[in-house]
Amino acid sequence: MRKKRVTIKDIARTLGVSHTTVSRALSRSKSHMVSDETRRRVVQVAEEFSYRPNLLAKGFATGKTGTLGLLAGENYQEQAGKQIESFLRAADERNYRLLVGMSAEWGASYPETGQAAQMEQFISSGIDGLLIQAMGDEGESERILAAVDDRVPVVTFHYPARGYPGVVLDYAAGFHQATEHLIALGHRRIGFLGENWEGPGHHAARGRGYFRAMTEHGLHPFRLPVGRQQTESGYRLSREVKGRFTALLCCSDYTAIGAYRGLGESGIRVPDDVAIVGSGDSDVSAFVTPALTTQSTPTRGIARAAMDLMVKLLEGREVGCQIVLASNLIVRESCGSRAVNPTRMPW
Amino acid sequence: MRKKRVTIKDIARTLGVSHTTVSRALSRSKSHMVSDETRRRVVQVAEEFSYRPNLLAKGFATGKTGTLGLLAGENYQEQAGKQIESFLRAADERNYRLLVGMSAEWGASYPETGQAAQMEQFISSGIDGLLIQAMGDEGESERILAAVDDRVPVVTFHYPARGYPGVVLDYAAGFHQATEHLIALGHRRIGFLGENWEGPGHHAARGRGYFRAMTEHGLHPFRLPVGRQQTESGYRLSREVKGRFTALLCCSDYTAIGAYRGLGESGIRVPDDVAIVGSGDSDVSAFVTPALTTQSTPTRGIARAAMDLMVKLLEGREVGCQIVLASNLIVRESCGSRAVNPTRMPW
DNA sequence: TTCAATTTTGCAAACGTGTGTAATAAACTG
DNA sequence: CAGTTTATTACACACGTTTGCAAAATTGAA
Repeated sequence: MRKKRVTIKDIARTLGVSHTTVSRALSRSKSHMVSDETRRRVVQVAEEFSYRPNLLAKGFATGKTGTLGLLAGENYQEQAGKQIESFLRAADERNYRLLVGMSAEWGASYPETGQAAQMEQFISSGIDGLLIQAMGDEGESERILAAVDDRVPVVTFHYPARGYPGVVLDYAAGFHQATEHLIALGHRRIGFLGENWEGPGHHAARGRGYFRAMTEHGLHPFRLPVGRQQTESGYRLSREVKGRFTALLCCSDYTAIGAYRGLGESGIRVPDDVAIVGSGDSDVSAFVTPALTTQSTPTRGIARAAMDLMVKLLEGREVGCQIVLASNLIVRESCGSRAVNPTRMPW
Repeated sequence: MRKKRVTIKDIARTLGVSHTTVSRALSRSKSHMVSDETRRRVVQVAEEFSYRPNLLAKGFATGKTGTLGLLAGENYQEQAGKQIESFLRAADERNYRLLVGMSAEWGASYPETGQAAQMEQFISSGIDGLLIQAMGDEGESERILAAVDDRVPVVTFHYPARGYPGVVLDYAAGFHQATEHLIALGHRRIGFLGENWEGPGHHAARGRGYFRAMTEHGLHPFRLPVGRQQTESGYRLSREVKGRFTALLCCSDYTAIGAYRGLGESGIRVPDDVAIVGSGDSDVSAFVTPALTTQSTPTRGIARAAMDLMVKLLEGREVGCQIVLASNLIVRESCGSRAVNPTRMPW
């Protein structure tokens, strides 16, 4: 048999005052005052009874629960954990709780039970706001709108969703910089392991940065399409590299580590034969051999900025903006310091 | 201006029935019936108005919210994300939502704002149960008891907490097996990178398995103490290996990868000069070079088993048991196939 | 047709907290 | 001291849902 909880009425009864007074004493409300003496006694008894406010009832009464919904994208994979952790921290610092969900992908595979269903559930559970990892998908804004139906404020992160405030990382600029870095080192045949740059999503944004840098220098861009298992994708695709590329840009550190392995098995050395750039600055990237040059992904910064936006929104201030965070290239060893045999292009 | 939500009263009004009837029509309650005709009309209008039940009010009325609290341990670091993801999936499958927290460590560093405070907040928020990643700390059960105060059912995972049902991984057996593996390969000077085996926690459990295997074979166990930054710890400690050990057991894959790097910088080859075993079977472990032999950690299985326990508890069935999951050794390349120079011990 | 049994519906209270309005008590003002 | 302001407290209702109990409607049987 579980314990019955202590309520403000219990406190009121023992003190011979109304529960209203207890409520006001404990919530230091502005409009109505409580004498210091009364407050003192209330606080003392509350302590004594180890009273804990029923946040459910409080939320029910006020319409504010102090809980936010976080929908992380499962396709972000290894990084999702880091991102969730960052949000948990940022939320905790601002005294919010987080109802977390990993959305199945939008679209075909889980049409019903996907992100929309999660949003419904979260909103019904009484969240004050919704943090969504947008994918930059076609029509995503409309789907969010349909599901949220303007019932709670929304902040997106990682990718913009039209009409919603959000925190985005400038993946395009980051990969433009990374590509420039490789070109400056003398590389000409640079391959991109990632999503189609004409498509949506942050992977594609990386691709566009690469594409732009390549074409600006009169170089021919070429893409090797990664799959959902990123490490394994890098491993698999590395077989197609021999003789075609002297440098690879990978959409994640894990893809890069997969490529390390595959290239090693083919006797291709990194960075001597092929230079590699990753993305995400994961914990191991500095410790693999050679240490990985990678595009940083400030998960903490994203979480903090998104939470700040959300807090503003909850305070009633309208924020129509997208905050763009810069992404730096962290140069380590995997690109060496000079280029390798820039022989003829294979096409 | 946000939308006003549709309630059962709105539906009742348009249909000219009482809200009680609407409630019963929608929740198919057993004791009171509703005519098929009425239910049909209620459901239709509910659809039309796109009615969504206020789970907050429902939880307030019934005392059950369908939300569980998950407290993951931050010291588990890189694996925490994987474990949280597994729980999100398992909870979703059973139609529960998850309020997630990353606990600061028990004890000194965050005495007030730590796990206990999180528990309080979660319980106040109206969770039906609490999933706690126990650390196996001294006096942990008492602290949990003090914070939870028997208000909600508790299930622990990763490590047992006395008096609570839980799902534990047999780290000791896993590391016993790993040590035996190394001994069978001819290794005698085997070092352990982890927590003190006399202490609490899952790291220490690994140590005990190692300790037992070593002493059973008349070998001298020796420990190199890891810190919080696991990859960096492995890197740092690898400097102390030269000439002392021919094999290393690491408390995590990341420690192992850090050691790879450090050993490589000292010109020590894996597995030719030193064999290495990791723990966790992280996504990259199969792709580093040499591919890491590691103790598997079935995060999915842990989450599923813990959720099953919780569901049983919520159905009122008493479950006093600890479920012990086995941990297998995944043999890859990092131990080679034979031992190396088993020369004299340095002590 | 009439009474009993059964099915269907409504009323009212409950869950714990916050808050507007009114009432009381206290403290000034002249 | 009467009148006015101000500080403190209480009453009552709201929030959306479930649920025990009673009332009403329907059905079945004699």
